[in-house]
Parts: sequence; C-alpha cells; structure tokens
Amino acid sequence: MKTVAKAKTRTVDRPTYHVGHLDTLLLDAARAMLEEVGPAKLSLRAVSARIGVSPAAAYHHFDSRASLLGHLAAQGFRELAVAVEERAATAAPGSLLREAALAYFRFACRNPCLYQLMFGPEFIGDESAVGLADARTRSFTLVQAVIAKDSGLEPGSGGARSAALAGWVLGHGLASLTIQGRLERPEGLTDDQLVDRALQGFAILFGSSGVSGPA
Amino acid sequence: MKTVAKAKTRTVDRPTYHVGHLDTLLLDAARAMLEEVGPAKLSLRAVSARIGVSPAAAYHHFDSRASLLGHLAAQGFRELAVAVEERAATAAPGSLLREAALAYFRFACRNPCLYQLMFGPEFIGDESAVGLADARTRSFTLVQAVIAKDSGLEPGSGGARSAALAGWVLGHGLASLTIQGRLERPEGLTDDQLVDRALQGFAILFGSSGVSGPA
DNA sequence: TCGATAACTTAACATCGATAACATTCTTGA
DNA sequence: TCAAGAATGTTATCGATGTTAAGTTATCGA
Repeated sequence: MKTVAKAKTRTVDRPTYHVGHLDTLLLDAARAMLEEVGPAKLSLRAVSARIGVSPAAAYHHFDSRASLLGHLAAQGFRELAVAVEERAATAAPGSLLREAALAYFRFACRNPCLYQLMFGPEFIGDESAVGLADARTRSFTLVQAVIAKDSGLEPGSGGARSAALAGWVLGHGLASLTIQGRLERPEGLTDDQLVDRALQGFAILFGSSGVSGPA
Repeated sequence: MKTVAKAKTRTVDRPTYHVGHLDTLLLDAARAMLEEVGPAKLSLRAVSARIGVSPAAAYHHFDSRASLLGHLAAQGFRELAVAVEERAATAAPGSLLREAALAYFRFACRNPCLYQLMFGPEFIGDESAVGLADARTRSFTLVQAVIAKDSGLEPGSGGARSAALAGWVLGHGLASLTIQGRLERPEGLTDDQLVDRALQGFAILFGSSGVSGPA
C-alpha cells in the first residue's frame, strides 16, 4: 500500500538526490521511533523509510544497525549525565543522594526505551567506534563525584568507589526493574514515592534511618 | 551443505517420525543455545535444526518464539528462587542478606543470557500463558520473606516491603550491571568481593557499617 | 569545465518468524 | 481389530529484516 508499485526508475520523489546531514536525520528519526517500538523492533528499513530514503543509504553513515543504536545509546548517556548533574547542582547538601537518584530514575522513566537500549545487549560489539565507552565512563565518574561530595569521602578513595558503585546499583536497579515492569508497583505510587520507598528500604537494611529524605 | 538436496519425500532420517517430548527437547536445546548466542539472536529455526526437526514443528508446541522464550524465563525464575532459598536456609543469622545477595548474583553470573532474558524485553506480551508472572511473583515473595526474617520485620508490613524492594534492587542492579559489562570491574575481583564491595558501599551511604559481612 | 569522490539508488541475498496445506503416526472407541 | 480422527511431523511459501554489490547522481576541487 505504502510503497510505490511499479515505478521503474524512481521510488522516491525528493527535491534533491542528496539529502544532507542524513546521519543526524537518521539518528533523530531512530530516536523518535525507538520510544514507539522499543529497541528490539527498531528496524533500519523503517527508519530510512520514515525519512524517505533507501535502506542502503544508512550504510554510508553507519557501519551497521548496531552502530546506529550505539550512537543513540551514547547520546543517552550524555543526556543522563547532564540530568543528574543539573539536579545535583541545585540540591541541598545531605539530600544529594536522593536528588541524584530521583534525577536518574526520572530520566529512565521518561526515556524507557532509550534507557533499555543503553543498558541492553542490543548493540554490543560496536562500543569502540562510537565513544560509547567514554560517555558511559563519564557518567560513572560523575555519579562517583556527586556521591563522594555528599558523603565527605575523599574522591578516588576505596570508600568513594564503593559508595559510587552502590549508588549506581541503586539507580540502575530501581530504574531497570521499573521500566521493564518487573516490579509490583502499587498503583498510584508516584516516581518520587517509589524512590523514597526504596531509599527507606535501604535505610532499614543498612541500619540508619534519617539519611534519606522525608519519612 | 547440511540439508539433503533433492529428497522428495524425506529430508530427515530419524528412526521415528514422531519425536516424543519435542517440547522439552526444544526447551533444552534453546536453553543451551541461549547461553551461546544470547536472547536476541536465538532463532527458532536454529533450535529446531539442532534437534533435527523442521522449523514449523515448534509451532505445535509453542504459540510463538516469544512463548518459548517465556517458558525459558519462567524456568529461570524458578531456578533463581531455589538458588536463593537454599543459600538462605544454611546462612547464619545476620548474614542472610549477604548470602542471599551472593546466591542471586552467582546465579546471574552463571546464567547471564538466561538472566538477561528473564529481565529483558524479549518475550513481553506472552506472560499470561506461561505462569511466568507466577514464577516471578513467587521469587519476589521469597526475597521478601528472607529479608523480613533477617531484619526482624513483620512480614507483609510496609517496612518489610520497602526492605524487600531494596534487596531486590540491590541484587538486580548489581547483577544487571555486571552481566552487561556496564561496570568498570577491577580485574581479579571475584564475584564475592564485588558483592561485598557493593554492600560496603551501601553501608557507607546509609550509615551503618557492621551489618554486611567481612571488612 | 571536468573528473574524482561522496551520497544516494535499485537489486539481490540470506535469514528470520509465521502460516497453510499435506503426510505420518498414535490413540481411541465401536 | 481396525478405521476415524487427533497429534505431530513435513514441505512450501509469505513478508520483513540486515546487509552487500553495482549502478546513478550530485558536489567540489583543480
């Protein structure tokens, strides 16, 4: 229905043969479609079609489907980093962990499929080319800095590294479980309340109670 | 190469036409291949071929590829539950959280692709048919019971639920990050040491220090 | 102006999940 | 005992996908 039936020489009617910045066009389209269909169902052909370009065109800008997804994931890591950073910058001392966790969690909830992609197995093998590892490492370093700052630990110390690991595990664990619906979430519970509940749970498990925000 | 070229009536030479228990054969083969190629690349055709059966045969036992993966995931949840349960049963009181976390983490590390499948988006939509939701709920209930038992909380109480949530987040967060290589893991660090490091990090973040095992 | 090159095209291949139509075996009830 | 029919296989085919090869068109520097 949608494809032109029997055009011999031309299947697309575009003003110019060359599109210009097709790479960013592809990335934008893919980003949009990602949240519609999920990482697994995102097809290169569909993305190309959305722009009005042949499937093979994408291969002049990306090595493979995995490579394109890798770029998308790297973009996600950068956005996640700034989201956490912004929130952490304006947080009152002592509530930094909670604020950072909230920012992290909200980013994941607002971009569930992107987050799945970032931490999923979809594009594994194409990390090197993209700066993905860089973006990820920077995110982690940021988390580490934020947490060290709040707990008064010397940055780079063993304690700071452990605490950062814990913070990352906390954020990712909660986000991942929530996004993929593996959590029995009582209905009506807001994102903030869920984060607080988790923090409260950790406080119970690890002994303290007052550290983590409201009752 | 592998398929018989021009046999008209028979392409496979099997003693009997009917295989018998093809469903479990398919599941076993799929389970084995899952750890070889990962959830995304696991094809029904390859699984069938491994058994020596036509691709269409699988559809007499499973509604779809997703359904087969769903069964596999459910199986995973059951195994995970018993792994945690066994370890928890023989743990000294006070170290229950650590032991449960270790069992959880080890299961994930030993069956990385199965774990990815269990918590991934691969088979979403086919949950109802399989008892998958059941298996998952039971796992969660188990975790909740284990944790409540160790912290002296009344099972079913709000605190117990929060603590269970935290425990689940801890286990899944660490396992997920590790499996997917999103963690900068210092080389030579054993599974146990990584778990301990995470626990230590949580102890730092949430105030106490002695709760979680060795220094 | 012209030719090299980059950016796009069509066409094709292999593989995949899925379905339809047919073949064989097992089971069951008279 | 034995045929009817349900189960469980088969082949053939469809439409969609990632990817590559070979041809076409636009751009840009000498």
